[in-house]
Amino acid sequence: MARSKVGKTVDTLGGYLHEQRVAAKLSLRQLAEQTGVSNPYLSQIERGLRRPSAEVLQQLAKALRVSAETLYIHAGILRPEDGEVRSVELAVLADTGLTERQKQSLLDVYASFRSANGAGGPGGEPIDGDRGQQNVTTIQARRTPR
Amino acid sequence: MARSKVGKTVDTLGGYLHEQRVAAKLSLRQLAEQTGVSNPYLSQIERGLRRPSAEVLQQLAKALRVSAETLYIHAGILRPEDGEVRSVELAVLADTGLTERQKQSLLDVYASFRSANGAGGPGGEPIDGDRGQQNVTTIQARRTPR
DNA sequence: TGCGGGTGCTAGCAAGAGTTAGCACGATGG
DNA sequence: CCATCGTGCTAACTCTTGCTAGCACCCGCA
Repeated sequence: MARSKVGKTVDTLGGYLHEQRVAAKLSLRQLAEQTGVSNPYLSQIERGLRRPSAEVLQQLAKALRVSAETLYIHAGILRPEDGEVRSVELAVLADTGLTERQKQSLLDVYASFRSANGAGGPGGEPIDGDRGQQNVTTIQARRTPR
Repeated sequence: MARSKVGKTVDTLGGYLHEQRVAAKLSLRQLAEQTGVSNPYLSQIERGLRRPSAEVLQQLAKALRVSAETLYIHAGILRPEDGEVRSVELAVLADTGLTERQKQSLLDVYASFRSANGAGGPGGEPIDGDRGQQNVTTIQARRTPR
């Protein structure tokens, strides 16, 4: 997103990653090896000089044995509560016993059911609506000059 | 990783996003406005020419009313089973936005899909590999190119 | 018919993500 | 004492993200 300059979030992410790494008794190079990321880059991430991409975070999560969601949250990419309620969509997408086309139709049916119900319920729902305002702290980047 | 040459995954993400956008009856510029992302960039994303960052995905998810995780999965950034194994049945049953009858029919469809496939394992399989050629249906066919 | 506004798209630039090479320091141990 | 290995870090580069400008097309309206 737009040259967003966050700052804090990155720091804390770096700190968190550093903690996890030393806790796992890994050197930068070892972790680099496991994640497939270069060690100088990891170093920069830990010191908050760089914002790792989602892929890198994903690898880091795997190597450090923490959940990817956790890292995303630390990175400010994901808001905490989003994690809990998500739902049928994910389960369907995750299901390897279905073809993509089947998934799609299943989700279509699902969506139509929900909208037919007036879709008020907390169950899952187009998550978010606009709950986005609060706590935007991290993601930010509104600024639209135009 | 890094310099990863994904490709396929990106395509399908673009297709999915395009679907969602037209389904929401939004133009590129409207969506751009809502997400804070430029419209040319959105265009490129939809056509699979660019891989949006997690932040952008996040904004897109918000504007299109789909869960961020869902997009991550489509983008191939997050692979579903990395978390817990989520079962479709459980998710459906837990969904308070559906009536019991709807749940039942949804699960019927689900079951028939799976058995039609000879459905191998329950919910866990390497996924990864082929998630590629799903229904690309809609995408093409708008105006004449150039 | 020509103008304004809507659509999506291309071109080209700026900044950032992530790379390889290589440095400085501290432990080893020959 | 010097060689070597391991640690984290800097420097300089490349490729990608995401931007602004601006084009080509289609429509409605005067």
